[in-house]
Amino acid sequence: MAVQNIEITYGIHRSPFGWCTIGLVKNDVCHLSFMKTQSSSEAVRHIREVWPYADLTRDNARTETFIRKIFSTSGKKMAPFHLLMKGTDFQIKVWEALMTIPKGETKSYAAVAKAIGSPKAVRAVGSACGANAIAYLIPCHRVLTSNGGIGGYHWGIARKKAMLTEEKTAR
DNA sequence: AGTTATAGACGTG
DNA sequence: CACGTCTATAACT
Repeated sequence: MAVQNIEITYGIHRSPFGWCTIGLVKNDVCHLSFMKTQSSSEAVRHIREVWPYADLTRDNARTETFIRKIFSTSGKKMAPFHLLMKGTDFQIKVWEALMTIPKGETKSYAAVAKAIGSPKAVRAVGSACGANAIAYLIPCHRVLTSNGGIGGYHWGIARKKAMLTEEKTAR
């Protein structure tokens, strides 16, 4: 119960990769997922998967600022967003490791595993990535299999490729 | 050489 | 206990 009334402001926007839902807690991004359509119900459901007891408020005007900064590939590098991550210690470590990957670059799951001190926990790394609630900001799409294969992607292989292509060509 | 099969390794629900 | 964005190795074509 009453865990606590986390207030989440969310909004739905168009992104280069389809409709996306963004969730904010004060000024921190706590959620970012992609959808096929502009469905607020689906957006809310995504957020609730991670923040069941949150108090959700729709405010596109506010979230738009963030969206613009996030997808502003025009020149300046992505700003170091302050993210509110909910997860286990292991997951946090993985996510932090992922965020050190430069734009346009890719890394293998093995490399990430090694970076966090568990060279053999590649599968676990994969799980952690799949469990992240903040797509894109946590560059899980920049992680490929060792031989350069795409591997898989929670939100679809196609979207993953699109992101990589986008980042590579935009540089 | 490229492709599929198998087994091993690790954290989470 | 099964599963997840894996990887290395062996067996085949």
